[in-house]
Amino acid sequence: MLTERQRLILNAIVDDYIRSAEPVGSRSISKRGDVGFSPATIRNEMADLEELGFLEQPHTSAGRIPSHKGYRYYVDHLDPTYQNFSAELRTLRAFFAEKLNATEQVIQHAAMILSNITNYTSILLGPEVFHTSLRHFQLLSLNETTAVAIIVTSTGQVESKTVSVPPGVSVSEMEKVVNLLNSKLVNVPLYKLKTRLYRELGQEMQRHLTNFEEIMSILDNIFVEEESDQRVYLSGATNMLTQPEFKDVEKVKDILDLLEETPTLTKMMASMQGAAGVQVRIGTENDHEAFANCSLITATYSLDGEALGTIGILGPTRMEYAKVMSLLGILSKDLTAMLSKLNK
Amino acid sequence: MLTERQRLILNAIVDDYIRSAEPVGSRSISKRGDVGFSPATIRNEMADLEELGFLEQPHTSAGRIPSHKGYRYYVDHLDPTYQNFSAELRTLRAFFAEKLNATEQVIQHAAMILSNITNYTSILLGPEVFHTSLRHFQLLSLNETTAVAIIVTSTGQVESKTVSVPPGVSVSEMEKVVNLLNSKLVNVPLYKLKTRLYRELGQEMQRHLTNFEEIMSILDNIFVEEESDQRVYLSGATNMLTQPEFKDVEKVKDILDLLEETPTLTKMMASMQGAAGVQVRIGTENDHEAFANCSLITATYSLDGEALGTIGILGPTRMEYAKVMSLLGILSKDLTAMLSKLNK
DNA sequence: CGTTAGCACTCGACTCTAACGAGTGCTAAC
DNA sequence: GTTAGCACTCGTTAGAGTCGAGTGCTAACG
Repeated sequence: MLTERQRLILNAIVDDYIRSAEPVGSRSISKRGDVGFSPATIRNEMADLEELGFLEQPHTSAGRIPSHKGYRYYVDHLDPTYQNFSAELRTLRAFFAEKLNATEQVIQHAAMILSNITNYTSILLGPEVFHTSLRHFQLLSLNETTAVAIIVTSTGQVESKTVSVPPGVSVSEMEKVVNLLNSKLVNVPLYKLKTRLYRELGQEMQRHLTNFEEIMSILDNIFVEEESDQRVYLSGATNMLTQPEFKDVEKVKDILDLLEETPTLTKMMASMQGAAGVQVRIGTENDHEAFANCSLITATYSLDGEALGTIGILGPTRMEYAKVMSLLGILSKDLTAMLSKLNK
Repeated sequence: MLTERQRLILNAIVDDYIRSAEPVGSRSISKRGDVGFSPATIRNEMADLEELGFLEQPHTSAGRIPSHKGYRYYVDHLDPTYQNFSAELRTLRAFFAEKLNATEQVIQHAAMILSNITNYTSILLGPEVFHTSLRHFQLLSLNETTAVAIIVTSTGQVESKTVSVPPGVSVSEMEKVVNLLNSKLVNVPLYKLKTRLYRELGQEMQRHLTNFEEIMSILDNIFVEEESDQRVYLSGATNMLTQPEFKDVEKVKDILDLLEETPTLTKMMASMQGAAGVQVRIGTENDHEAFANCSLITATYSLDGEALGTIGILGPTRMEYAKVMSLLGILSKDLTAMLSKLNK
């Protein structure tokens, strides 16, 4: 579709613009050395590239900047050879090797490291509770009317929920139920818990219990909410403020607002979890208007072939794709490998 | 120290400036109606107030703005009669009445409501784990080498931690230990756990166990980290961006950076937890430079006379003190009352 | 003597204009 | 096909002028 020379020039422009955040002129491309043509020739090609939709011109007498289509082409034809950032990687690898568990603090800390070494915003989607299975279920009474339910998953994640026990139900009765549940529901995937609860335990429990209805509704309450919460962790949101394209408060406001909206963020990250390898969403490819000038790069790590979580880096559309993509690529593979070693 | 008229004028200036974010002139004060003097008279008083350090002049031909000292005086002499924002309060009260527990989601949601109704940034310091006592302690093995430790406090908070079990230690042995611990340590305040562990259980456990040293170091590891984590929850950080004084990215950057630094934030909030009633830190009274142009208003809620957590609202020094102070005042009392009712 | 009207003065904000220069598109020559 | 040359565009910057909100001071008023 593009000639070799066009490809070369487009590449040079994107590279330059990523560094400088300013429209790139023909002269500066010519002087770079890797495109051995005069400014005039380059200007001609640039005009063509603009007509083809790969470049844009902020105004008549300015240089060119890449369009979304230009970035997309750049990314799709990026040389996938990993750069070496051995220093940063060493930090990260050491960190994960030492404490590979899904405690909140650990994930939060990992997010911080990531945003620090990239200078972008990092978004981590934690291991999905939904698809892990039950390791242990327990109910502890706190006082007459409240109890705390604890669910431990096979991956060691602990979820808890405070529930109020109606006056008619006794704690000892609840405990009877829970003991029954524990033996019957261990190793059932969480997303099947509710249906299992109804189908298999319905009759049996009805025989044992006096306040079947009430207890059932309490349990229902405990399990129903647990389904959807894959949690996101965010770090370096303020790095957005250092980008020159966002020096205007108006423009960052919407982005930061969206970053605060965890449910939306979770959904967005989860939607990228399908495909393998490193995913890139450029500008309007993100289906939120606030991210129209941002790019999101993600990679998914998995255990036994099943996606567990996603690592993401958010930056301006003018972001260092090569660096971030290879970083996330390496990292997700590292994580996957470590997890499988750890769980074998 | 100040004459009645000076007080009146200072008050009017602060009020006006809080609304408009622009230097207040003598004419506009005169026209407000509540200060029945001509601009000239007011100008004279303003000059005096400036000399006394209550007002500042951005430049010679501009109106006056309150200095930190001016805000401080304003706040200290604020009429403490509660305003009524029955609508907002109804939302909040309903919310807390329905789900008064310390689950993360609940606190996070509460923070969101607070930032929404104030249009400032809300900072909540969750119930302090440190001073609650142990309700239940449990260890669950996940596989050969890892186990998850679960600590439930008397307030229903659940803390968990993944630990790796060295090859020499068997899970059954660990469970023996934990059973012993559970019966002996229930109701011990968390901050005493470590010493109790050493003093009372040392000898007894040594008799029961083969790998005393290793097990001890694992337990040590579990309890030591639990001490300090009182958690902060943040919402509406982006509200800072809507304040006209922060329309310049440079100025907000440091503030938002500090807000991302949870440990610092925790410390800051914890340091305000001592005193009773509503606390106000104006500008440089906050001992972080980034908050030099911000004010932090906090109130602490407690149970049985002991401070449990703190609610805070952060805004520009030019913030609606009256509104926020009374809101937090009411809220902290509400919470304290509800908590004591709930735990009796 | 406290208060106020009047007035000259200050100074940031805004507008307008001119000069500048980076960069283009086109044409003609190599 | 490539490049040198050149007229042209247009955003950016700097300087000059104007405006007006607001002040400080002085003198008059009750």
